[in-house]
Amino acid sequence: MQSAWTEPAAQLVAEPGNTNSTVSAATQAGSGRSSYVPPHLRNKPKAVAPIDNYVSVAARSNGLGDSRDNLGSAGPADLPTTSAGAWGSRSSASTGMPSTGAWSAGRFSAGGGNKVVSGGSDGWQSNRTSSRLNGKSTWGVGTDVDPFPAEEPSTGVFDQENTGINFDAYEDIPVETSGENVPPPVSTFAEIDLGQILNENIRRCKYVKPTPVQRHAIPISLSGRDLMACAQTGSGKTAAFCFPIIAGIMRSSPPGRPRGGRKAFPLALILSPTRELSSQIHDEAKKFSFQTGIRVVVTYGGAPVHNQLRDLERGVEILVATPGRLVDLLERGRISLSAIRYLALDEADRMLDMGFEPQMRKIVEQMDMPPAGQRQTMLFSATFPREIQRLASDFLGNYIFLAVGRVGSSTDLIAQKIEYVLDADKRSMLMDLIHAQKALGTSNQHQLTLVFVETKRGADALEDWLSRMGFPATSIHGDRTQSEREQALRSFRSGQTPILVATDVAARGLDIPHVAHVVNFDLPNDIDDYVHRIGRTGRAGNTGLATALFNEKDLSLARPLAELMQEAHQEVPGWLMNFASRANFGGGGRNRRSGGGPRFGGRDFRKESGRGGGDRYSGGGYGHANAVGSSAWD
DNA sequence: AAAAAAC
Repeated sequence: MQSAWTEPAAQLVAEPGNTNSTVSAATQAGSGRSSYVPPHLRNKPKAVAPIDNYVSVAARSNGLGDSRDNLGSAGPADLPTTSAGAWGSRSSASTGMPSTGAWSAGRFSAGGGNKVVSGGSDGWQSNRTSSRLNGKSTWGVGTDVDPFPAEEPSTGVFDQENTGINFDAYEDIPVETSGENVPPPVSTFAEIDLGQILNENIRRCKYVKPTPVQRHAIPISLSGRDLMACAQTGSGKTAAFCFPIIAGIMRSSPPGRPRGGRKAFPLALILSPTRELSSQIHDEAKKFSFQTGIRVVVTYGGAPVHNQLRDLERGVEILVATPGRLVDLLERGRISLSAIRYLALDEADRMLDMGFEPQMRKIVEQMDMPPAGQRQTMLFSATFPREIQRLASDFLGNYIFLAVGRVGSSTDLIAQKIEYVLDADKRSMLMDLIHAQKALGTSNQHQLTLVFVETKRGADALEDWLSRMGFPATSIHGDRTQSEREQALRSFRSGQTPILVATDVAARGLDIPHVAHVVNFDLPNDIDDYVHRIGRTGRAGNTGLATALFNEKDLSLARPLAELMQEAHQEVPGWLMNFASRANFGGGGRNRRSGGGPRFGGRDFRKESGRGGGDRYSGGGYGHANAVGSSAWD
């Protein structure tokens, strides 16, 4: 029934009858926040009982397995636990790194200071550093070099702080799993045998304790199961799918030689919807793969293909990509997917929506990738609309659905404000907001403001206006060149231009530390997009502010927005409630609810599809969810 | 209607 994670010994026994479980961490932990003791400090001596399925499987693998004493000894003692003072100590200390041209960066060269988009995977962990490219090297004292030179260990590599993580904020979030024989969650990394080298990298990264999504998703993935996971970005998704992939590759076969020839045969494929996000995932995966011999390569459009081809020729085990360039390289015959054993889709609901679905079907179903069942497929997103879940099941075998309550988004951690503003008054309102934000900022930390607009034109226009008004602003959107995009991101991260005007290209997944304020200058049409946008602040358990400018044009968003804000214990102005009730009668539109409403990141659509076959959505049993004239047809 | 994603 429930899957407790309090007692490792108990939880490691598989429960054959376990098909559904809805659990609350708070209930399970049975401990209030005041008395909270991090799991890694609880049963420290005997951290791992050797009765774990996964342990035994891995232990007989290839000698990489026995990590127990490793983690035990390396463990908590020498790791800083949650320390307060989030940003303070790492604020400035620019080491004026030689700024290479945008393109020389990262993924094209094995060494060298690079990484256009660095930062952390999903923010949760300690990787909340500023971009190394912008000169704010926070990797260690005076470390400007690539954190992952091909072979040589760099002492500064992992010397970042594990700060700013509000663990308590993660202790009472609800978790829901469904599917057959759900492997029980773990409480500590020590309980999972990820292999010695990976454990060492985890230690270097100073990840003291798995996040909720990691606690659940990693055991599931390690057991070989397909997975659909709903968890807010900022909760450690990237590591959740990277660790099992890396561990799986290492335990099955030593990282292979390049197979000669020009065609690459990756073993794992990680897809994401934007170039910057793929770049960020690549950076993370490289850290986790440090000294494993596993080669991580990223390919995406807008960048010279030559360098990417060269990287591929050198061999690749884990390929990170955006769909367009991948299709291109597949058609050129430079990549084969026949060896794929792991497929991970980040922001999976976006990857499967109308814009991406044809490409996704081509990659997954029409090239040479092994079919579902013969590969392991993992889908991750903060939002999972029902119709997308239905579509996604085409890509999955008998999968487990996992939903972890939204963290860092529609929680108390993000203060959500909403202002009624006519279009004509939006700019002056924005100016007021920026001034107010500036007043809040302290001298030694930058206060970044991320402004979302609806169109690329609008982004250009607003950037231009802000600049003319004397505000240090830049912009990122799909009409800018890739080097301009990355330059803009660097400039924003570094605080050089603390205002970034963005389209939805920046809405998902990007981990940008210090974003204090997200302004929805234009609101999106879809509440899920709103969720992703405001998730750019309040990351890793820190607080953030999100302000939305609302007017009649946003009528269709009124109701889902009001519901979301209520769920997040935000004050909902009366006028918005009025709009919401108006929208109820036809103003509505295409606001598909993420299955299950905001309380959970989502809900397994398999539980609700009790109706006739082929239905586009199952309206029944959803309470308010479908109230907004939700034609699932969009 | 818009945005993203190959050349």
